[in-house]
Amino acid sequence: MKRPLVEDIRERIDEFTATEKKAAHALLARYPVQGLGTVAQFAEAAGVSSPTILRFVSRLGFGGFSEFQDRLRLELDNQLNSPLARSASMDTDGDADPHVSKMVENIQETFLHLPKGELDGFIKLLADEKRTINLIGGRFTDALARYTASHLRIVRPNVVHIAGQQGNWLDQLLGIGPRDVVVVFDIRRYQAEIIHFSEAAAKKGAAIALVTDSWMSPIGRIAAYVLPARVAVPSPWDSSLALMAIAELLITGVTQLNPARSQQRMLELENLRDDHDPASDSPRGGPDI
Amino acid sequence: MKRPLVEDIRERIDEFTATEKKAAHALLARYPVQGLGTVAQFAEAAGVSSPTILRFVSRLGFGGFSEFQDRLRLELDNQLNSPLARSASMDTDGDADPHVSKMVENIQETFLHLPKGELDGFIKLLADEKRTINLIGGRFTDALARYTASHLRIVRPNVVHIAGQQGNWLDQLLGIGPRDVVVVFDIRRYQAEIIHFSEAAAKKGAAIALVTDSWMSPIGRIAAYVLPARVAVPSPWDSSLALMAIAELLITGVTQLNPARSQQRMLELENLRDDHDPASDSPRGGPDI
DNA sequence: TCCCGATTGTAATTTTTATTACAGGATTGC
DNA sequence: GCAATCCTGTAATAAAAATTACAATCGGGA
Repeated sequence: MKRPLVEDIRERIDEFTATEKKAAHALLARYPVQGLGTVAQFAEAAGVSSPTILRFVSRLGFGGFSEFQDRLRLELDNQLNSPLARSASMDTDGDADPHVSKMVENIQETFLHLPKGELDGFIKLLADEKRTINLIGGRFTDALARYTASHLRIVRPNVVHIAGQQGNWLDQLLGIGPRDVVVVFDIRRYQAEIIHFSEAAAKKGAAIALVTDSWMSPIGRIAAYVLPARVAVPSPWDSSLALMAIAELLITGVTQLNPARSQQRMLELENLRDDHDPASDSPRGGPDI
Repeated sequence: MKRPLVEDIRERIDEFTATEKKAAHALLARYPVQGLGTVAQFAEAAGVSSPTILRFVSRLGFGGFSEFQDRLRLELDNQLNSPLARSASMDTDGDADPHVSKMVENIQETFLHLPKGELDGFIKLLADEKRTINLIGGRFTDALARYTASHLRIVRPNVVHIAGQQGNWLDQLLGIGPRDVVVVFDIRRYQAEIIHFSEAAAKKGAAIALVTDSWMSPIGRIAAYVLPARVAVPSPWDSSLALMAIAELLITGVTQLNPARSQQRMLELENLRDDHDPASDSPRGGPDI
């Protein structure tokens, strides 16, 4: 089923009758395009009659010609869309936006230099149910904190996104202790408030896990785990894309570290959702904080 | 005639009607395989009716659907049998995390298929100071709305992130009219609330601009601009990374469409910031809503 | 050489598919 | 706010395609 059809044909070529072999060769000579036209075209190209083509595809195990074509299209789709067969058609899109290529480069570079142990430790920390996860971010990166929180909240309990007015932060700080984890998203310029919060949390015994733009964030000194990402793009702004890539990897990591729990929680949530009138449903993942 | 059909389509995308664009995008997203099946399959994938597909290929200059398919097959044949097609798949990853390579691939694919005109129009819309920009997102994508808002808010006035309790949305809806733009981040499953909000806003005359995971979001029907992104990754979750890449491109685009204004506003904000005690600074870009 | 089974093409049949006519609906311009 | 125009989908129609039945043909073994 998964094996390319070409191999199958090559291998079984001797099972075919003489005219069927002609069909096979015609197909192989112009694979897979030859099979994507009509039966008549195929037949003509192979120098045989239509029924022979039909018998050929039937012998290959297909229930009909269109079934055979579906298979060809599927293979073609996979081939064209996955293994960067792009370089062949690179001539067309050689004018890729420099901003886009920089973003891609950033992500690749980021993960090239990302210490695997650091990432795994980070994930384990986040997956520990006995701990409370607090997420906080800066002016722009707060969105990442929220994004991460909205996922983590689904696969595990005790996830808190620290957002809104600064006054609230202090309230949160009160409850933070050695069983807490504070995940900080912080890029330059490192905001004083975030630094203060992190330092205070660290002082109360919380584990700090930092996702940042370099090793220079002052929070790095007190963090148990640091994941640095590239942020430079040809723009007045920094790009948080690589940070988000890290966030998604964390989310997936935590989800898959305990698939059973994750799945069960996702299911339960699903049911809860269905029990409610969809329109009057609680808005998007519950209240912040 | 010798030029790849893809280019032709990309370039002439604006000549097409709304549903024809859907067809074009469906084709580009799965080029050329999408065009090699039956009209009905194509229509279904694009979410339009068969005659629309026929009109689409007719507008491209073909005398009929099979003529169109002949062309696709011809191109495909040339492409697959060219010597260039063999030297693929070396440039990137290698032993990288499959999740990471898929994310990178998603971004590349997303921008490969992103219609330039659509993007430019989107940016112009966002840069228009006379309009109010409202941003809204779903359970997970709300973070992107926030992220975009926090940047746009700096380079231009009248940026509103519609967040929080659903009740607030309605309040926002009251003020929305023909001078408003509603930017919607929406991936499956398309939340009913978001759809309702968008429809209501559209009914009041607002221009809808959509960033989504495919052309299937129901909001696509009423949107003036649609930017689709790839979201599939080897994870139980969808990846919003490509959506964010789009968001960053939008942000940069708007910023650079009027560099003088942007710079001045950034400067002014800087000064405001400095005038305050950094610690008691207003928290992160002011209140939402 | 003749016979029998397998193979192949012709032509009829049936199913699928493209195409077209038309009417409801949306949109644009006045 | 109205009319005219342009889109768009439904449903009927025409065209083309796949499929099947069957007869002609071929090839090897008595």
